[in-house]
Amino acid sequence: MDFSTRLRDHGLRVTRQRLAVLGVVDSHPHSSADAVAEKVRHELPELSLQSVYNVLNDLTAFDLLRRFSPPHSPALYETRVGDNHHHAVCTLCGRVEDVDCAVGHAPCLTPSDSHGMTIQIADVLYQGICKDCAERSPGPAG
Amino acid sequence: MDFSTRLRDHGLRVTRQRLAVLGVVDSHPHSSADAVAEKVRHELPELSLQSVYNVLNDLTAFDLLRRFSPPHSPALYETRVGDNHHHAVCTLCGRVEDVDCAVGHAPCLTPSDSHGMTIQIADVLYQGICKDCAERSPGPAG
DNA sequence: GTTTTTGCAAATGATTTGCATGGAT
DNA sequence: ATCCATGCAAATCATTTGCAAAAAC
Repeated sequence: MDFSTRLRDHGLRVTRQRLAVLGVVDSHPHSSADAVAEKVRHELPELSLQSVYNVLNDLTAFDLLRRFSPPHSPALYETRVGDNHHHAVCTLCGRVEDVDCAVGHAPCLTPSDSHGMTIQIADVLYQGICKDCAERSPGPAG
Repeated sequence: MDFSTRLRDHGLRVTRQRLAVLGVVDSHPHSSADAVAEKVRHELPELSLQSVYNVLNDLTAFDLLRRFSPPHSPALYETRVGDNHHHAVCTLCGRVEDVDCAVGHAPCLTPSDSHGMTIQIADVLYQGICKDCAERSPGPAG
């Protein structure tokens, strides 16, 4: 389904700005607001950073985008929504990869004890060292 | 093990400020830097917010504290480190509870595909509605 | 034509940095 | 005595808010 249709289906108006932001986030998943603003500028030089924030907020609120916040970095956005995928962040270079959870389908959505809370979302953030960084800076074994 | 010993064991000096911050975070888990500064003021009126940040950063860097960042709120701190427990945040009132993962022991530490990354930490953040908020604002069924 | 969205500037909130003073070992 | 930690102010970074002008329906 194309972005225009998805916007309309959610009751949002179709604007050049929203389409441009969606396009950028789609082709550059895990982009920050800053990065989106930078890339979108090639297409729409007039679009300010603040407007990018507004658009990202609207699109996130209506589930056309997903937002997540790795520690010590600004919020990142992606168009892959609706599935329950997680993220792995390299603690050295900040690189982000999508990962699916190991055990069957979304096991983490069922905590053993949630103190009476009705759980709706489980955001899982893996942290580790990516292959490139591991090669560059050798670990304890050499 | 008491806080002084743990500080020394990690090569950190034992100061009144660090002990006070550790004490506050221990008795008020899931506190923000602001909240810590406020509470620590009863004991050490001189300790500024910036110093609280410094202390929290040092203690977090040396694993005497654990930090996590729920969406749309400042970072929160707790003294419960070393186990792999997770958090459930109420999206309405912001209340935070500790939860253990459902499936055996720390299943989420083994993602199915990590793109070559060596995973060290899995931070899991559940989001939902807590009991009190559910009673206050009735859901779709009435 | 009406309502939503944009664009910009200014405000806010969270956190970090730099450096002189003070305190721990 | 030495080196680390604190205290404070100023700086920085991420993000939100308010309102007039422009665009979508």
